[in-house]
Amino acid sequence: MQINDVARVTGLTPKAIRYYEAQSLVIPHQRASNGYRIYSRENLDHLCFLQHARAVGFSVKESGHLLALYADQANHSASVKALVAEKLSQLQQKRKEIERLEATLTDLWACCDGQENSRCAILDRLATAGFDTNFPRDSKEADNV
Amino acid sequence: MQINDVARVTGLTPKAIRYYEAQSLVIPHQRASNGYRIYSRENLDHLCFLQHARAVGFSVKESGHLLALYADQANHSASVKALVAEKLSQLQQKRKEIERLEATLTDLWACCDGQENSRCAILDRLATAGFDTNFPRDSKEADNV
DNA sequence: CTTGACCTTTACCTAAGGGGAAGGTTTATT
DNA sequence: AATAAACCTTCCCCTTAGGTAAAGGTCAAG
Repeated sequence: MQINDVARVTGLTPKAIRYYEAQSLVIPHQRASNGYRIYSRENLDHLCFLQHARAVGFSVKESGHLLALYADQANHSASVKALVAEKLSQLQQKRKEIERLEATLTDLWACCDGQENSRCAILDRLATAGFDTNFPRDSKEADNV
Repeated sequence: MQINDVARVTGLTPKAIRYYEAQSLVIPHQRASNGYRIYSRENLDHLCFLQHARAVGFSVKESGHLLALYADQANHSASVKALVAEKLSQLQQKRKEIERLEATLTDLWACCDGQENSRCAILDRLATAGFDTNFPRDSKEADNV
């Protein structure tokens, strides 16, 4: 199987497949005499694994780590479950941050009437939000202002 | 005011301030004879604006766009409000995607008992999820596998 | 024999700076 | 005076996860 076929089957792009190879995650089983990459069924299996791990939110490096645990014959239930739990906690944190931004932006959105007849309140609030204008007016380097 | 003072007041890093300058967003009012950047009160105001725009989720480019509207004397309420609405919609989309990942990962997390005594179900599900194993077993290039 | 569809490597691009090198100023201390 | 601390400058490489060419080799079909 050469790279385009693997791409079609796995849903990855050839570039992504080469990238995972550059990261030493999936090395093609062999090279044809013309230099073309040739993939084994195991290669394909591993690339699918990576695709799925990426699809549920793991980074490439993390996916590679999971792949190593998968390829290893030993049992790694605890480590894997811990990785999933950590990723879940990261996602929760990300979601909370997004919710915070949503709340702030909704607030900002509401404070401007959207009519072109007055100074936009959003801009003014972005300019002043929580900033006390303690510019050094009388300091010794005032002439450098 | 030189760059470190501005950094302290705005909460930005000197590196970020130089970066915004490289993006032509805030050019220091003048340079001292030794080449040091000297910032005016307007510079400071604009850097604060950028900091706040960044803090509510806008990219640097978007923040620069908003800053241009802010610095312009004309009224831009409608455009600004539209930009905020678009950013809100992007955030909603991002949040929905995160919620989807959270659901999937919660599912995965639950399917493994976390004991080291059995093959991890998470790994197995990552390996097979939705993938029909149609590897070309009898195709003409089967010897290349 | 040439066209089109493959494949290869190389290198530059993205966002938003972080980290550090190499070097020039000024200030404070010895 | 000499030197060290604390500034400042520019320049370059690093990060994610590949995308997008460029330049060139290979292969099957018309």
